[in-house]
Amino acid sequence: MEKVRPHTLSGFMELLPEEQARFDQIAATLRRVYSLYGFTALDTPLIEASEVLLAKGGGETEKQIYRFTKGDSDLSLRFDLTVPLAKYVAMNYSKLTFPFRRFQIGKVYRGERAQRGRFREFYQADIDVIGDGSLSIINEAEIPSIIYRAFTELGLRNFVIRVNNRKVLTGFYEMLELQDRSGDIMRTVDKLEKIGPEKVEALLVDDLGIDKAKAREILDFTSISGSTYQVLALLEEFSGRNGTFDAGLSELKTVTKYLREFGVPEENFTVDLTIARGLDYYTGTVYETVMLSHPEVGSICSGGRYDDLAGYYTDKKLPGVGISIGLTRLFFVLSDCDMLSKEAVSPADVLVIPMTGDLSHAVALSTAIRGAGVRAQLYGEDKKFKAKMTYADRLRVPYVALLGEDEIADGQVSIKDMATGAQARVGILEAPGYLAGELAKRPAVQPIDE
RNA sequence: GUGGGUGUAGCUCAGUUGGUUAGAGCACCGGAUUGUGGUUCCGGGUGUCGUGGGUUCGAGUCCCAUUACCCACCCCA
Repeated sequence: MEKVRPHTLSGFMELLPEEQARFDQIAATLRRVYSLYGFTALDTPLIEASEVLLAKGGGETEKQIYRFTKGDSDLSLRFDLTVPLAKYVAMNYSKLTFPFRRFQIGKVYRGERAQRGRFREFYQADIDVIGDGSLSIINEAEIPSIIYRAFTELGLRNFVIRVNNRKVLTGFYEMLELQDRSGDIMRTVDKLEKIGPEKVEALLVDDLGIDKAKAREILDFTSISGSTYQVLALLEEFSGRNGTFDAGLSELKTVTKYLREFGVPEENFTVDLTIARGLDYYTGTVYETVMLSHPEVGSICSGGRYDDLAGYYTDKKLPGVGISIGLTRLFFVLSDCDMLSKEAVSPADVLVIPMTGDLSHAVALSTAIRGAGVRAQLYGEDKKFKAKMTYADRLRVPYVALLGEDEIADGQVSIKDMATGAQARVGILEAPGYLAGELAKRPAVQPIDE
């Protein structure tokens, strides 16, 4: 019979069991950290009505969204987790308690061409805080501090959370009377790091038709860099000329101040005037996080403040701030540069290997071992002994419990430590406690690092 | 959507100016060893050379088309 070639679509990631276990460890760490800050878990549908997801209309979303019809329904796969959140909050407004803090780890879909570190199906791990009518700026500092903590707990050190404020940028462009072009300009300036100032200037002048003098000013402005104190001091020189700018600068000062107080070290955050990306619903503070050792992969975490995201669904004013870790991309980078934990992962702590035809003793032993909280797997296949041991070895199971005729006759079981090869005969009733004790002695795992 | 590159074994790849039966390493399977894995030794090739067409006495090799993947742009986690 003609066989279908098994294949996975480009841009979709599929992992082997061991990789999947490491991926799940990372996701579990994120869940734990998010919970630690009082965020509640949320799950929303992968598929939504197109009119809901595309309420904003136009732009890249429309071009990249996976959209299809089923019967008369016009459906789409979610493109991020923020828009579904906005819908959810608008819909459940009366039942939620504000400020509403939720985290969500889920797959999202974008129909763009896949590339290194860019996927069509990928996980995002989001946290957002939504206020009712108003939302304190403290959240704009706390959210990135949670990201700092999450990355730190994953063992990462060499990353920087770049912070900017859209009001600072739009205020500046208003000073130059270029406010109508601010979107285009921001996108162009965003390329600074990639293509350099000369090319950016050329693009501004040639493609966007901006005066040479103004293009120069834009470049001078966006190339302001240095320590947070220095950047803020230099920005101060522009204050007093534009209300939006002044508001943005004030926010930037507050956010960086609290970021420090939340314990984020200076080397892990910076004010960067070139970043402005992300969906265009951001209205104030914006973030973008890069790994310094692998900037070419791009941002692994970004987000910001949005004042009116739920505006498409309700008249209620629901301002929010949120951030999204590109979990799949993060995992890809860690995996690609061999930065994943080297800790052996195995699906079980003990493999119970019966060597007699009657499996009753093995069943009882497996159950007893699990009763002691030790992960046990029963190997019940009728294979050669060698094959059973090979199986244990492949699974990287630390212990094997052998139950042969001799052991059963003596009411004992042979426990083999797979790493050392050492083997001990233990009374069958003592085996669960013995295994639990041996496993407890094992050293704790080291964190991954750069 | 635009531009470029690559398709040979499960994986990474070699394959001469076009020449007879397409190779290597790793992986895998079997045995040495039916109560001891990971090491060692012995044995085994598991293939529609992406697909379709063309040129030729002859195509893995040259040409065209197509398709898949990769890279870059756009955009973005």
